[in-house]
Amino acid sequence: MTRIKTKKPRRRPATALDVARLAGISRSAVSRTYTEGASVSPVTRNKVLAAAKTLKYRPNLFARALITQRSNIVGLAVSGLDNQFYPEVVQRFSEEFAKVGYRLLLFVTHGSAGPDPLLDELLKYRLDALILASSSVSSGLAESCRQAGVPVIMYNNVNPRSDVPSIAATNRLGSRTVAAFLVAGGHRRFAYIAGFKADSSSFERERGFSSYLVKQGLGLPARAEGQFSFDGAIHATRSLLKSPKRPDAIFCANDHMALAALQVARCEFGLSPGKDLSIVGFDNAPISAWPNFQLTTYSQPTERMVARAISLIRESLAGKALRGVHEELPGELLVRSSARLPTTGVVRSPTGTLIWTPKTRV
Amino acid sequence: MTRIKTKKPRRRPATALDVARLAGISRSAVSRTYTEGASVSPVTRNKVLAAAKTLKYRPNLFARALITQRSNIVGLAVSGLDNQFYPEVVQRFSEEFAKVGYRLLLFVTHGSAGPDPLLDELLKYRLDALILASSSVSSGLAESCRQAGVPVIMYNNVNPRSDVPSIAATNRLGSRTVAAFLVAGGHRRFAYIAGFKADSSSFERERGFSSYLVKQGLGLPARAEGQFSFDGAIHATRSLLKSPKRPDAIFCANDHMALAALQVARCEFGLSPGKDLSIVGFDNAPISAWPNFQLTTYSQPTERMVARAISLIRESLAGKALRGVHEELPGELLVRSSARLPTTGVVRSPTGTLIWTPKTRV
DNA sequence: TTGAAAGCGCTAACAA
DNA sequence: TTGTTAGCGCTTTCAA
Repeated sequence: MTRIKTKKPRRRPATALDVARLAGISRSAVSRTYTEGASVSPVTRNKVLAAAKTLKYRPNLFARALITQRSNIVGLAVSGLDNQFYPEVVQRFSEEFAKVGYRLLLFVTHGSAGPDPLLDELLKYRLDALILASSSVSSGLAESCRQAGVPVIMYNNVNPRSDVPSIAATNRLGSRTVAAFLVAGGHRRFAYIAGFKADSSSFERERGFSSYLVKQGLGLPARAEGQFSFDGAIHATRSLLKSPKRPDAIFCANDHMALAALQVARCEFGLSPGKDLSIVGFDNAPISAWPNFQLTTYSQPTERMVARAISLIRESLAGKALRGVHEELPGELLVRSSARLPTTGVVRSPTGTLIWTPKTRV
Repeated sequence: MTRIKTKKPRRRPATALDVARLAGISRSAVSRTYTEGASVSPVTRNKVLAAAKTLKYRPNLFARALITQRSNIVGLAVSGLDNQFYPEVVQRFSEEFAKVGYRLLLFVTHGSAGPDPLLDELLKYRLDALILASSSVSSGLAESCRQAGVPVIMYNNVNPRSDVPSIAATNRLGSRTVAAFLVAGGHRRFAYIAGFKADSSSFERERGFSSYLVKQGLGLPARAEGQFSFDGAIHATRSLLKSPKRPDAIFCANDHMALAALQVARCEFGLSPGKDLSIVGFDNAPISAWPNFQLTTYSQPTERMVARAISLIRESLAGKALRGVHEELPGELLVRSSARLPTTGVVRSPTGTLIWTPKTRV
């Protein structure tokens, strides 16, 4: 009895050649049918389509990528999806890129330092572009990619001394606005919960906040570090609220930490945010609008930022140089109930939300 | 004056041939250096590595995929990242797959029905496997992929009549447990907030919950549909709480909706969850453990489910047939403070969390 | 262990 | 408009 090898064949998908044979035309005709703007007669075209349908043919994008030097795949590196702000960013990028024919290859970085194993991985895939929305990624990685010819863009993260282009919110302006808002609200003892020292967003936000307070003669705010993590922010808030000179206003480097602060204040210290204590965040993560939080926060214009990032990438793909582009898009100070309101300056925006604008330039 | 075409050259990355030339050996030798288990002498190997380093060479994975018929890319389709349960799932898949050399290509489906444009997209990339963690995806898509030879697995979603394998939590058992828990806690007027009628998870959870209540002679629970959305759940909860026979216990098809219910009860009706009203969810999304929510919920064993899904996919890739595999992994009823406790049955699990187990089989 | 040669599935230049 | 041909960058026989 003969032994028959039964390794599952996983029959291969139909190729362009298969389709060509069945349709009785050349392989090129098949290719042209699937190439935007190529010249095929309707007759041939229909033959191809019919054959393709019976064979369930779909062009192999990897083979195409090999020759066109375009993979239609964009890499997105994020540092972790537990920060309530990022899922929305990922989703937006995914949806907007899908509209223009790109797919997202996801890289979740582990936040650790050291020689980046991500780099090797990233460059093995011939990504059309790379978005670094990860605070923990070394800007060395970004630079390497750029040098390797992959358009890179830093999102919500800036290294102004680098040639790697970036898109961010108006971190400084936003934080000054927050400071002005809190001052106008009559607060006097300020605190800032930072992310990482090295993170540009955290740093810029702190700078805007502190410098405004100093300029107003209110001195530097108290300070604690929450490492951008929920637990970190919990500890930071505790230490702040336990200090003899308890702050009456806490500004957090992002919503994720502000949400933690809110809960510590409420559940551990029995404080009522917006009355006993004001807490303000930065990002406007979707969850911050939930009834239970009603977090006052400076918003990142995610929709526009994502759109802009995609525009830049497409320009870069079209051959335009992007060196040194550092764009900042303005958000708004969304007034909800986690912080005490100033008597003036609160207006209803066209979309119906309450926002605060300073009467004088901050 | 001659016009010089200035289209940016984007110089191509080094190829294996470049490396071979520099190292003074053949292209095959280069390939072997990067192929697990190929035979290369240490001498050649080092030559290759040195040349590769100076040229910054990295194997082109698309070219490799073309010949090996393995892309090392797995597709992950999710219906939306706003459901607090999914970001963790995505992150886990990303991390666990990364450990075994796979990357995730993300597809965010738009929840709509109709002929799926996703299908065409999906099969153009020669994905090594596809995970459907989207409740809104037609099982027709799954079937098509399977027939196209792509290992597909449905995650948190089951079609028992289909050959497409699935991984899910013990939806029925879990829901019966929830029912038993609420009955033991002395509740009498039950309600269920469903997701979609067509969704298997929602359906199974409803079935488990209802059938237990009926069996105990307590009749069918009140019912509302929240479409798995936050706003939908808000409306559902309102209508339930406004009804003349206000329920004293609401079980929601997932945490996402339970979180909405919690807030409606608290902020709109001034009720204190866990005292005036019990609310229980299903999933154990990370956020459910937050101080502000403390949602009692039946957990999905995400870590094990993801690990199992990956195992199955790897088996399938190794040639094993997976037709008709429908695995269910048990979770636990995590007792927090959003629901009134029975007098018995609450125990501390080895990990320190409180869980409830029925004294008799449910 | 090594190199030559073939070919994965596709597109693009060229000629017809 | 169409087919022929070359080749994208790689792996994998096969012989040496």
